[in-house]
Amino acid sequence: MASIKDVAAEAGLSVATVSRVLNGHPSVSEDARRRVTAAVERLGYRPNAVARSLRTDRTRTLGLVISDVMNPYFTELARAVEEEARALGYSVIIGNADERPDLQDHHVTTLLDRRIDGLLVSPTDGGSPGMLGAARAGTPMVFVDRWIPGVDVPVVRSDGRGAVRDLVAHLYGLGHRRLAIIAGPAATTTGRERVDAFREALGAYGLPLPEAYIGQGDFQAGSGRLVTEGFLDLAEPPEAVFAADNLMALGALDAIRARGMRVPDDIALAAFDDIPWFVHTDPPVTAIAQPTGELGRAAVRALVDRIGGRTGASVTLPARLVVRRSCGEPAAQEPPSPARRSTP
Amino acid sequence: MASIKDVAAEAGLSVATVSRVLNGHPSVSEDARRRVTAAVERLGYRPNAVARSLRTDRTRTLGLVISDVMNPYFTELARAVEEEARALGYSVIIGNADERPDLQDHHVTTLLDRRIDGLLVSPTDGGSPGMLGAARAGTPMVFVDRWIPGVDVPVVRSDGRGAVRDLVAHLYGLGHRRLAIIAGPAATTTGRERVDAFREALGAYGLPLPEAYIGQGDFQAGSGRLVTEGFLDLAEPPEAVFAADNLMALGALDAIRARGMRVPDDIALAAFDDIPWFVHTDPPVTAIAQPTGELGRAAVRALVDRIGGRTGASVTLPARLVVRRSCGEPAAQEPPSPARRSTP
DNA sequence: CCTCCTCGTGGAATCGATTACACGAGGGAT
DNA sequence: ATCCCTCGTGTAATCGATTCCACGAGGAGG
Repeated sequence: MASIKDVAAEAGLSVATVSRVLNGHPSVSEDARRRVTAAVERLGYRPNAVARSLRTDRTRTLGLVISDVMNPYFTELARAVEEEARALGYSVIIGNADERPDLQDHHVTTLLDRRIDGLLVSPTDGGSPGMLGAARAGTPMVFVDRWIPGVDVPVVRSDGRGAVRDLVAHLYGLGHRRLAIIAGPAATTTGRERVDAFREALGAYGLPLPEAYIGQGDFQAGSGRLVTEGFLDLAEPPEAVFAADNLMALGALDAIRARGMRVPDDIALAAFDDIPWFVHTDPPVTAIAQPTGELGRAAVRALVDRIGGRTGASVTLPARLVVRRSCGEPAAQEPPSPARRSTP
Repeated sequence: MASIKDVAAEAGLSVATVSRVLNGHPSVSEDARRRVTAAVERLGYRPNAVARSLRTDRTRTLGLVISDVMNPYFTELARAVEEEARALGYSVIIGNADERPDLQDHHVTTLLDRRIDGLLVSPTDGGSPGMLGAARAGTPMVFVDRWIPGVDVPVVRSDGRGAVRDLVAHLYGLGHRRLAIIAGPAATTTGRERVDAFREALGAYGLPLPEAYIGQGDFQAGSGRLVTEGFLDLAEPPEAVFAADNLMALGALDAIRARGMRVPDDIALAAFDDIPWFVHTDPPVTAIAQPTGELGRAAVRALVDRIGGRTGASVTLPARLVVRRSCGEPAAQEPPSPARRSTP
């Protein structure tokens, strides 16, 4: 592959001049510029990004470590991140942690070894050594979706509190009183927060959240299935189940179907994170939608700010409830309402 | 960040010796090895992958350019690729082409600039200039899922012909005679092959595939919706629709639901590519499942073979039909069968 | 005792770029 | 005519590793 030396020889100029042309440096004659461009063209020359990075100490690359690529929420996030990064002249390398702290650490170290300019992380746990090290070492870093308390890094996330309140109101309005949640890992902020928000919203209606109605999941479909089976085995099973992410909702659907039960007649279901498939499941699933794309873009902007030496502020965007049929029929058509039954 | 020089100084040895220890070179004294290891530990030193790559001309990185990350099929492929690559000591950088040739070319050139050791591509089109250039320039390369005829590059893919025959047999057995297909872009091999296989299978039953029953899609949900609307507007709409990928099937479902029609009663639906959500859609969708993970792993192995100078053979794995309810009830319970109706 | 290997080590070249510094040519001001 | 700038260019140092080559010490063999 042709190097800058070959171009210099071909153009009859020094490598310094070639480099200047390549980088749009002002003090280059029009003649030299033309000769270099022609030589580049003839040789099909492309600058070696590796060599350039070594010299400039900048790779124009961002690292993104996400918890689980197979989760459509994170895929969408990754896509938005890559788009915004590309618009700002950066590439992104994605590392998939698969909800495993050891894999997360592997990716963080690999990315750091590659000397990426900045790191976007959605931490799987409370803070693996590699990640905390990176944060302390001053690597430009931004947390997205999840974060680690006590670490001084901007956080770009979405606040589901309001939407969870709306969800509980919706469930309450539909007559459900025994509400359960499939929680995410306690080591993650989103794992804890969603439970807290749910409990708080329940409290506003004077409803309890007994321990038996808090199932411990791991954000994967399998755990959603297991936890739901546990709920169904209870002497007094819940009337509604709220899954803290879309994959666990899929697992819950599996478990409910395996029992020959039906949603929402036998049990209501709602999920955190809205995805295109929820429109077409049987029944369509009521979900809390995050502004995923905007989250990804904001995170990249914050990170690039950090890289550029600016502060890079935290961002919190609201999530919103999207009502479908998995919790019961909307009030307008709700047949067993006493008020309506008496009117005709 | 500490460099090899710092380690050498700390250990009281030359950089050459440090490098030898780091790379497990045999002729190093036990004493030197210990001192270097200790110095590395003390300084928290990690070798700079950029510098190493410049010198050795190997990045231990693979590029993967896929057509669309948001498509669960490709996400699963990407995950398998990363896993196998990691097992073999490689990282992978994913480029998402979003079914756009220009984006595909952007990623190919960016990856080449980064001097990746090998390239895995699922081409979006008939061959963009950058990609063909890479192939000609001798970059180790393997096509996965889709390929470009006439280019001398190993192909790892799945053969759907048998499964498509099974599907047509299934549809025929259920009484469907007017069968339509939502095709992928003609520029892709999978776009063409699936139509060909479908037509061939239809022929075996003496069924035609009229032009009006071949809808031109682009592997995205939107096109599935549009094409299906067109089918539904026909004077004689098809009785069954076969979508050439899962996203177009999603779009088809959208369109059918928007008309207030039901699957499979009003129209049957089947898809190429099986995904977890198809179990829970309304109704569960009959699909052709590819051995996606195995495809990804085989592709990586072939590519690494190529990088190591070996041949790296093409691989073709069979797909299989997974019957669910979207084409009609299984024969055992099929109510409107004349044979059964006469018996009671 | 001398020669020849082997072994461990260090010096220095190298990969392909960027960039500080030096230098010569040419133009404007005095 | 002299001086000083500016402009365009080239030389060479540099980034952080790997690796060829040379060298000295020590052991084996003659």
